[in-house]
Amino acid sequence: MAATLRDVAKLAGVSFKTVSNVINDYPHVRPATREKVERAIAELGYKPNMSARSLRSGRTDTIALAVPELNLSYFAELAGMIIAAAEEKGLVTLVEQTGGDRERELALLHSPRLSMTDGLIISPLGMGQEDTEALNVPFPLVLLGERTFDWPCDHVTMRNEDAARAATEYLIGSGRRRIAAIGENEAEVMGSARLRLRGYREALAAHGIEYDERLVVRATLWHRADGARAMRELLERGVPFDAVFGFNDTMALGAMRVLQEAGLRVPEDVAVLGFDDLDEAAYSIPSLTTVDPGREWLARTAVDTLLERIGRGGSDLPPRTKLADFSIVERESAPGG
Amino acid sequence: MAATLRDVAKLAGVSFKTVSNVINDYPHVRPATREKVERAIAELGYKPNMSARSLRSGRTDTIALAVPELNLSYFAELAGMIIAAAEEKGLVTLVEQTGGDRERELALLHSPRLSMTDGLIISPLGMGQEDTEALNVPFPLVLLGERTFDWPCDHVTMRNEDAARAATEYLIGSGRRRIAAIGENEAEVMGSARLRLRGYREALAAHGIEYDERLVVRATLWHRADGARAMRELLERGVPFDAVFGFNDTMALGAMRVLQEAGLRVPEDVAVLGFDDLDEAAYSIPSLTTVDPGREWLARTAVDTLLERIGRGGSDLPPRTKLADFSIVERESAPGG
DNA sequence: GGCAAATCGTACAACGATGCAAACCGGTGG
DNA sequence: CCACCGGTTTGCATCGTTGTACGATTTGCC
Repeated sequence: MAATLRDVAKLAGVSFKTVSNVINDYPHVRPATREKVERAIAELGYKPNMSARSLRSGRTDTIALAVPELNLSYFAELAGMIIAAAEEKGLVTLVEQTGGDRERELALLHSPRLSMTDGLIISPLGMGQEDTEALNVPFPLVLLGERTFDWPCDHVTMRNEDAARAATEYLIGSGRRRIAAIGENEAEVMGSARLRLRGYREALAAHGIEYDERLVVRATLWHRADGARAMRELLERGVPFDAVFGFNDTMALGAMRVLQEAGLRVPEDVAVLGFDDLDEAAYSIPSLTTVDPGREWLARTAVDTLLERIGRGGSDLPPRTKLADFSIVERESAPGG
Repeated sequence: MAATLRDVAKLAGVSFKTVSNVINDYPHVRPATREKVERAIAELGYKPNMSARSLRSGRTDTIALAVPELNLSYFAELAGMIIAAAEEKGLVTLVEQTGGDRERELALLHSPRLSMTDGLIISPLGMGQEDTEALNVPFPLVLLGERTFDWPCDHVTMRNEDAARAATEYLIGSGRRRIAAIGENEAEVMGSARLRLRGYREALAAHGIEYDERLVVRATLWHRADGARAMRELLERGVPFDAVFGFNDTMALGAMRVLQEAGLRVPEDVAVLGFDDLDEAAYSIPSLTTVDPGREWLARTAVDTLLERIGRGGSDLPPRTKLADFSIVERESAPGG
């Protein structure tokens, strides 16, 4: 069996409480004692039992992260950033995949598993306004993501609407007028689909371009195949267009492939613009102009916000909403105007 | 504060151990009692304290997974599969990123954090044969990945050499004779780079094609940019070639992009074949022919193997090596012969 | 109705750590 | 010479749960 405090204490010739004091950097320990204890720790290869420590102290130094799926590049990269940010703060991260499924998201919020963690960062997809009550949980919770409900907990999010408006204006600024949008999804009442669509419409309106719903294609899952399918549908409609705004990079890349298969040149015939700034966007052919929603900032801020909640007095803080800054990353698929 | 066993017991009018018995499906509990207790549990929203349970029972129902980085698609997809496989078995997964760094891999093996888990699945990149001793750890450990050292612990891996040979033979079978290889890395003594190179050479030899080292390009990180850089280098060398075998999909995709930029047609002028079968490979232009190394099987088997170790008697099992079956996924970038 | 056997519930002791408060220690000041 | 002091160390209770051992109760059966 692994060594315990008592084993170390016996070897060092002190009480086990003194060993505990050394480990926890209790200030009043004589240097000689400390050294003696540390030698014993090294000799036995002692490692504190985290379960016992958690039970007693109430802290686990572990956070939970719930994302839809890791094989969606956006969430994989986001998860990587969050795990790294957490690690910098001395936390480890437990990862759950919800599949974007409302039931599983709700179940997670009530999972006894969370008592092994100090808090949860969740990027919900399936939950809606009707689930507000479920967010009233007795542990630190940070919502991460694209929605802007009036929810009773901390919320770190991106400027979906502003960014989508800016992206559309970027396309308009480069001379495009018939701009298609891929990814609309009326089922998501206030999700990013709705918000990005709204930004898109605002930009059109601001420039006196009439909204044409034949240029808007629905896509629920936002996988690459959905982008491809949407583009095929768009081409079949026979409505002319000179630009495509994909509501995420993955769909934009799928759409771009179909465009090229159809013999259309990007960006000469059709400009393509995405959203997310995945690693991949820099390496497609042509490379993808996209919106960087500030993911690195989102990741760090989500962790910091959760830590504020975890710390003393954290539960007294009012719910906060933090917004990331975005930027448009110009690449080949949609050169600036 | 959250409710405890005692609170439930008080409400249900039984002793707290009886509540524990109900929760743990202890057989001898009268249905009436059970129901009474369950009602109390529901009313209080009681959830067992996992730290206390772990401390007492010694099991955490948590495993740790260490991969280099989640923003490498290969590892993101693999991690997603492992987390899903673990969840099916009732385990949650703690994810660590090592960056492929030897020091961090070794540090992880000694981390006190692991006492919060029942075992570790690690996909090592930086460690080498000289670190065998470090793998002699007092907890269940499964090595996942591409190396085939003679290591003293369970090892779930793929047929790197066979698969690379088969991939090369596939290209030869389709009529290619001057086949370039991207991803060689002599620093990795027995890593997948070396093994895949070996398989490549065996296939050439078996078909009487002379090995030409000018067709082999080095790449250490296997990112997309490395594939692109390698392809530029290859083109600069001016040595003719009619096929490229990328040692992973990401590099193959980067290389394919450079080929196309240079005006070469894929697959007419140059066939491209990758390794990994990432989701992405199905959606590139052209779609990428690649080796499926059996990742789904690897993920499930890694979890199952770890569970066998965790279970009773697990520490008596001898070290085992399990090999996944591979297959070649034919797509557009390299049609069959 | 009575006795043994099955069943059900309870008390107590861990698991390994931390928080609190009390005990110890040598040195100082009165 | 003793009370007192800061710094240092220790003992004890405790976190919430499960395992063991054992009483208590019901049940089955003659």
